Amino acid sequence: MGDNEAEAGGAVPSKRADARRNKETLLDAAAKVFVASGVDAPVRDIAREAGVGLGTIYRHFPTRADLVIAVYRHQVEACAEAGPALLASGATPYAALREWINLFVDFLVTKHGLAAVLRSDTAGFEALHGYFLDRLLPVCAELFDAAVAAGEVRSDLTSYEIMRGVGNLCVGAEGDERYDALRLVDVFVAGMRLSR
Amino acid sequence: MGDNEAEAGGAVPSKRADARRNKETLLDAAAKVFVASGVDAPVRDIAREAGVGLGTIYRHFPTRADLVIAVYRHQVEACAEAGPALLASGATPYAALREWINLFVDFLVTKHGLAAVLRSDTAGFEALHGYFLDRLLPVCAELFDAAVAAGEVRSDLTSYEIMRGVGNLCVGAEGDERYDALRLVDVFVAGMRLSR
DNA sequence: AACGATACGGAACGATGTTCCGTTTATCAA
DNA sequence: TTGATAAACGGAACATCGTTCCGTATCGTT
Repeated sequence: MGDNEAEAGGAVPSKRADARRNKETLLDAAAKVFVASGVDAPVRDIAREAGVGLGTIYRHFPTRADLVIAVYRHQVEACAEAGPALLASGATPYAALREWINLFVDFLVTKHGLAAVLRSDTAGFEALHGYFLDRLLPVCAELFDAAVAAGEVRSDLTSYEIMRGVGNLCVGAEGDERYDALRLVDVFVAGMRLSR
Repeated sequence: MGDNEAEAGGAVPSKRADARRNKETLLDAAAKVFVASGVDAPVRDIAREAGVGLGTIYRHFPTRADLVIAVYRHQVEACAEAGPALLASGATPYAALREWINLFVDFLVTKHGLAAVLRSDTAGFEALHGYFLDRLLPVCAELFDAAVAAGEVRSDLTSYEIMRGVGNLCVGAEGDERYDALRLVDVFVAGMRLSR
């Protein structure tokens, strides 16, 4: 699924060497700036950090959101792949769901400002929103459905709501020591549990 | 607590009549624009709607946040005052807390984009954030503490976290029919409940 | 070495919140 | 009624964003 590696010798003209190099430089610079200033950092800061012009950024990543996606793609992928594994190894589907959600929360909270992007209304971030949902929603759904089938959680929820709700609970967590997102999510997940 | 009415004949020089009139006009226009385009509506839209210049807005409300505060002050006040009443009339402190939170959620969800402002990181909205917290946090705390004292809810939370958590759950609720903030908050509130 | 396609840099655009200042107007004393 | 003066006004101008555009530089190939 990689963009275009050295192999895959199709008819598609391989990108120029400097272009490929700049894309890497850009990803590194963006990752660095994101941890320093959050995902809301100005595009210009990233360009300066990478020692590259604005045009170069926008040729490689049509929109800021695409850059954010590219930077975190690996981690999103890892989170997605952890889902089935947890379901297989967990004591119960509910336990697996809880663990997976903790993984998700860890990911969001450690990326300054990333959680805010799960909101749909954030202008220009539809792409990012869409990517996260496309990739992670099915995983969440699998875990949730299993928990519902096992009769462990209330069924009047959707996995979409769970994703968005958990994401929202993580918004603004970093940099506010009075706000412990992990604990709040824990309360939420406890609330899903069916009393028996 | 009103700014300066006709009475209260102190030594403070009363504002000019046109200024007072414009302030009212501005509040009406802002309220109108907020329901039409959300609290994120451009300042220029409000100025146009009110038929005044930009300078006039900024003289009356030093920052966009101050304008938002002024527009919703009455409803925040009402929400704050409902707290003690609910505690007195509710079956149990937990029931009162639950009802009050529902009131809070209704308020947030019906104001397009207001919830997003509860986040502290939103640049320039510290004033709004502060006002909401100053006014509503003590109310929430009273209800929550009572519920804790009654042994109805888990005590490893702070009222600050509850306010922020509930507020966050409301972010982006309007305009997304797949996302039911009231139900998610209900799950959260259920999660606070102590099993017995 | 020369040439064409590709990629680059950064000026320029449109939107936004906010500031500034020359102009207008309300108020009040004479 | 009429000036004088402080208050308030309007909107141009500024800074900061994301994004677009195009003349120029560079790469890869012949």
